[in-house]
Amino acid sequence: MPKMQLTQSKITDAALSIAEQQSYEAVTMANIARALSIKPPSLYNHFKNLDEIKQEMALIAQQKLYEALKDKNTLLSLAKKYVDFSISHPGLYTASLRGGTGKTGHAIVQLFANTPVLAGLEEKEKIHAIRGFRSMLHGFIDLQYHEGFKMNVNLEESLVRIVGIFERGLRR
Amino acid sequence: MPKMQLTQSKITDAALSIAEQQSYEAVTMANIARALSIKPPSLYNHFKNLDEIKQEMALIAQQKLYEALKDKNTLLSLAKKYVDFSISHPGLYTASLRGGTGKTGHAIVQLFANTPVLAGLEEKEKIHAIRGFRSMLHGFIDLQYHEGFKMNVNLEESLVRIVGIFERGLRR
DNA sequence: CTTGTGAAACTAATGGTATTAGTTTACTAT
DNA sequence: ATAGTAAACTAATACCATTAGTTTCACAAG
Repeated sequence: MPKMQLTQSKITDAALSIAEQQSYEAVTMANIARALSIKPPSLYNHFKNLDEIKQEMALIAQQKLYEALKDKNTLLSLAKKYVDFSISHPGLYTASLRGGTGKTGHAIVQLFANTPVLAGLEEKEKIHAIRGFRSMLHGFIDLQYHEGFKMNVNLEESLVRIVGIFERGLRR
Repeated sequence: MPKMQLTQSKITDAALSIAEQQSYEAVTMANIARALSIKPPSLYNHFKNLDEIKQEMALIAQQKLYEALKDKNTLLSLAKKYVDFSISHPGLYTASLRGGTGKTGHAIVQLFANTPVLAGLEEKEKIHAIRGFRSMLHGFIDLQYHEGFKMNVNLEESLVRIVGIFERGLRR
C-alpha cells in the first residue's frame, strides 16, 4: 500500500540482478515483482510488458560489456575478455544479445575495428572481418552453452589458437 | 478411446513437423498432442518429459543436417550448405543444437576434418581449427537470429570472405 | 485544512505452459 | 471368458504473462 516510489531503473536493476545471480531464464514478471516486494501487475504501470524490460536490460548489459572491453586493443585481448565476461556473467551476456546494435553496440564494434590488424583494412573488408570475428567469438561461447566442446583439449588454448588463425588469415 | 498405436517415432515426427512448419518454440506438449489428436498427458506414456522429446529431435535433426552436408568436401561448400540449412530449416537447426555431440555429431565433425585444408594438420591443431570453424558458422547464424547484421554489406559475400580468411590463416 | 484527481499500487480473472495422480478403456494372452 | 497391462483419459497443481477493474495514497488547488 505505500507508494514505494518504484521507477523504471529500479525494475531493470532488479531484473539484471536476477539475471546475474540466478539466470536469464529466471527473469520473469513474478520474480522481478518478488524482488521488489510488489505484485506482478504493478510492473505494467512502468513497462509495457516483459519484452520491454528485457530490451532495457540489453542496453545496460551492453554498456557493462563495453566497460569490460574498452581498454583492450588487440584481437586476442578483446577475445579473451569477451569470453571471460560471458563466463563470469552468463545472465548479463545473454541479456546483451537481445538488443539490436545501438549506440553501445556500435562502440563495441569500434573496439574491434581499431585493432592493429583490422585498422588498416579497406572499409568493406573490415566489415566482413569484424563480422567473422564476432561470429567466431559468439559461436565459441554459444556452442559451449549448448553442447560444450567436451573434448580433451583445453578451451583457453583453443581460443588463442583460433584467434591466431584468424589474425594470420587477415595479414595476407 | 481407440488405441491409435502411438509410438515414440510418431511423436518425434509430429514434433519435428511442428518445428519445421511453425518454429522450435512452438514445440510444446499441447501442440504435439493436438497434432496427434490426443491429450497432452498421453505423451508421458512414451516419453519422460518434453526435454526427452527434444533430445530425440536433436538426434534426428543432426542426421538431416549430416545428410545435407555429406557430399561436400571443402570448407567453403560445407559452410555454404550449413548456413543454407539453418536458413531453410530454422526449426530443425535449432533442434539440432540441443543434443550433445553423439555419433552423428562426430560424423559431422569428420566432414570438416576430411577437408583438404584441415586433413594435413597435426591432431591437436585440427581440433582447434574445427572448433574455431564451427564456432564461426554457428555464431554467424545465431547473431543473425538475434540482431541480424543489418548493415549494407551482403551476407553471402561476408560468408565467402570470412571462410577465406580462415582458410588463409590455416595454410600458414 | 479539506477535497479531488491521477499515479501507482492492488485483487481477481483469463489463458497459456509442463507435469502428476488417479481412473478407465481396450487390446492381448492365458 | 477373463485377467492383466499398456495407453488412453480427466482432473488437478503450479508455474508463466497479461488485462480489467478497483482501491489507496500523495500531492496540489481551492
